[in-house]
Amino acid sequence: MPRAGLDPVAVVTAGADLADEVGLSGLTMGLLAERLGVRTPSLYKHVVSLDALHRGIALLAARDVGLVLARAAVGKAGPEAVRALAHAYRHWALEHPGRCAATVRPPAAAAEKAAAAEKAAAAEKAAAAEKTVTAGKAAAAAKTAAGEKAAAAEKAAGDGKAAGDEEIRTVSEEALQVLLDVLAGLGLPPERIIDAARALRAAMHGFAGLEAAGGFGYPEDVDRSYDFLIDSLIAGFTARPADQ
Amino acid sequence: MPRAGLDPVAVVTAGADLADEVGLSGLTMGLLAERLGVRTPSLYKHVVSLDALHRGIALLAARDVGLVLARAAVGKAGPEAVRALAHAYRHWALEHPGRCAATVRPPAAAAEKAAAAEKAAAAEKAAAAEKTVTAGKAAAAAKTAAGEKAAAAEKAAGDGKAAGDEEIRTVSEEALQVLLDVLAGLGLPPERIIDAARALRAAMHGFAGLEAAGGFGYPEDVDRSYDFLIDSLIAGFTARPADQ
DNA sequence: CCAGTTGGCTAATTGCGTTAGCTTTAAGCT
DNA sequence: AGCTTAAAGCTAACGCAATTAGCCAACTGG
Repeated sequence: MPRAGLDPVAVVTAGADLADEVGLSGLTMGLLAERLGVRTPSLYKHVVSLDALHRGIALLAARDVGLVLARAAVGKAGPEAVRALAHAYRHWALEHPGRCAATVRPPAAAAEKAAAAEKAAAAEKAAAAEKTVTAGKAAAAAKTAAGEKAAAAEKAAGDGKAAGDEEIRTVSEEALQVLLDVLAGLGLPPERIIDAARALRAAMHGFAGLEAAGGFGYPEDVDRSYDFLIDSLIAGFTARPADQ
Repeated sequence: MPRAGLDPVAVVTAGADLADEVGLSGLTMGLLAERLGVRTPSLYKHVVSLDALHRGIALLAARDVGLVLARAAVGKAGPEAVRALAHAYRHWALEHPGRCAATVRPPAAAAEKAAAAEKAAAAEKAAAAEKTVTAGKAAAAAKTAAGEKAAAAEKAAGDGKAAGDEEIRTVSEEALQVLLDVLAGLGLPPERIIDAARALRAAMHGFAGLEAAGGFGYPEDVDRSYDFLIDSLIAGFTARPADQ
């Protein structure tokens, strides 16, 4: 009986793939173990808990989106870049519903342990606010994202609580940076770029979520509706750059 | 030992409230039973399963949003009505995260039974497409929504499978109608109103989802970002009504 | 007052996450 | 090569949540 040769990264990756197939809520330790040709408890040698597995998938997914978005925007600028990015995101989300669902993590199940969350929440976001970057260098984010995946993934999946979340925050930041870079090319006032990034993210995420859940009646015109959403947003962004 | 005097509606309502407190995934039969002063198995006298409970909550929630949106738009028209509606939705979503989460149901867990879903998916949405309604009569939807809640809620929670989903579809349709009515006041070409409704819904839902999940760094400027999103969308809608 | 339905209870089953403790593999080290 | 040791698998077992079966008491309508 030779060993299966598993490691945290392999487990998390297989978990992500499985989640894409059966849905994140359908991802079960037993199912994943079976997929990997191993008995359920063996997984705990690589992943500390199901929640940690989710965290690992979230980290993987955050890196994925960052890369996908960056690639999509390469060589483009302005509205065209935004459209390409939005298209790429939707494509990725539909292709990877499990990973996509993993990227949005409920705030610790809305119970106790509010203490640990407070301290970290306020500071780590300030960095992104000032980076009034210039467009076009989206590829830079991709390089960073392609780096040492293994170490971080192990950390996210292996650590008990906050360490993985911190890592996810960082990687998500990098993905957000791609949005900021691209939106900077629209000529928005600097203090509005963050708002625009949130708006675009919310729009893309919301649309993908509704679409994945079958929230739209007939599927034939969904493409057009998505284009309409993105185009409207772009037009709205650029129409009144100095509003309010 | 007097009886607890429960009925399906009471159970579903309590379930919705509990879900708002502990999150939809934190809603458990045992917890709900405890809340209602009853032992777990007793709940099954009123609700056929946990999934059916979720369905019942979804129905309740769909009715809630419809009502909330309709109320918000009363007496307003044009961009102002859209803003009011969007504000009301966000408020409701933050106030009722459990109900909100329940409104978006995964497509039968992405496994088997694809057969039953096919037949119903294509037809029942056609009705909404033609209703090129005039704005202002939003209150009409509210009346309908306020009607026989009890019967429908019981059906949704009590029935085994599809009957509840059908009911939900209908009620969601009514809520959507409010969106359509309000958006009709923006002067969009009729064939774009559906697209706009989807866009607005996706934007609101996505923003609320990210916000509830703590997806934004510092919470202080989130209000402004939301306004920016909605205003951009409105501006985009009206800026190029005959686009493409 | 009685019969029947109904709502609630206890007991028991199943599936899943997780822990404990044993065993063997596969590296190293000498 | 032989020995040691940490890691990776395995089996057994616990706890919790969903669900079912079957019993009994409490309202309901006559």
